Amino acid sequence: MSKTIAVPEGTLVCAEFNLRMTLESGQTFHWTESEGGYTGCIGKTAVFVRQEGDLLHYRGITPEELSHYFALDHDLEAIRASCAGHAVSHESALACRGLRIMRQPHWECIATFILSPMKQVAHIRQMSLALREAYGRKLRGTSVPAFPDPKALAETSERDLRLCGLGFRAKSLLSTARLVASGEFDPESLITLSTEMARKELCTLPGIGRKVANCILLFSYERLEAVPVDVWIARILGSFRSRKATPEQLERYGGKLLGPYAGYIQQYLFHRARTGKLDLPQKHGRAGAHRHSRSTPRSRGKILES
DNA sequence: GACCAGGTGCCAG
DNA sequence: CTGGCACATGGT
Repeated sequence: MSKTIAVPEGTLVCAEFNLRMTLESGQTFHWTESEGGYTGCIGKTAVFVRQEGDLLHYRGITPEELSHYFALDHDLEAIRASCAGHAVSHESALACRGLRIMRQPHWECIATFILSPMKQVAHIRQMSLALREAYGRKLRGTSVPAFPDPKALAETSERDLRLCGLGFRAKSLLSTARLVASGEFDPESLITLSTEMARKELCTLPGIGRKVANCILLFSYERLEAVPVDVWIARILGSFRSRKATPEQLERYGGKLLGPYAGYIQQYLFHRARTGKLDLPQKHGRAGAHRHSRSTPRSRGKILES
């Protein structure tokens, strides 16, 4: 339990920050609720955070590190303004006020998004926690172990990893862990590259295609223009157009439509869609209601036209 | 049971 | 270049 973080609690004033929405928006996967807040790790530090209005109470970390991790310095007002010309996006941005794109540790982000293909957020979370329990260092002071180092995973086998429920992702994660552990791939080396070059490098890793690479760039390398096109974003962006488009076309289209912070805006749209607040064509019926009323065509596509 | 999930890689035409 | 398919697992 986090109560074992035997350090005096610090307090930080924050503006435009929603801890819950940020931690549950599908960018990080290990924070668990406790004592009215959340316990988790930031790198190899056990942390407890609790929000009370504009106050952030925390244990186990410095306020500077906490601000950096949660990107409290991002100018959300400017980011919202950047999509003011697009109604659906702007509305989503307002509804997601306080949701921030965090600065996550590189390896942890690379590894968890290798787990993401064809999995719901809740499942990624399960796999991520299973890996931590099985191979992560137990930090004093929290119930959540640190994410295992590349080396720790490199020493496992594909069969070991499948026991954590990874399925076909086990092979990709193992191979990538070995490439990183051996130094053949250095996540730090991407920092100085252009987004395009960094993406190209990421895509050389097994299990990482364009979508996963964009998630990593957005959530860990602060490339706020990167647009991961998953099934949700494809539906949303697709509904803005009339013709079919490839994921890469949709990505380009999204970049133009959503502006210099396209990745940020994408996250707002994703969050709204995933929580059932966007009227999308034919997802699996989540908007509650009609169990078997086949006679409500509801507007097909076009959740916006301009 | 069918269907779906923050896709990727590979192979045929 | 495009379309189709296998790949594992867990929840509705």
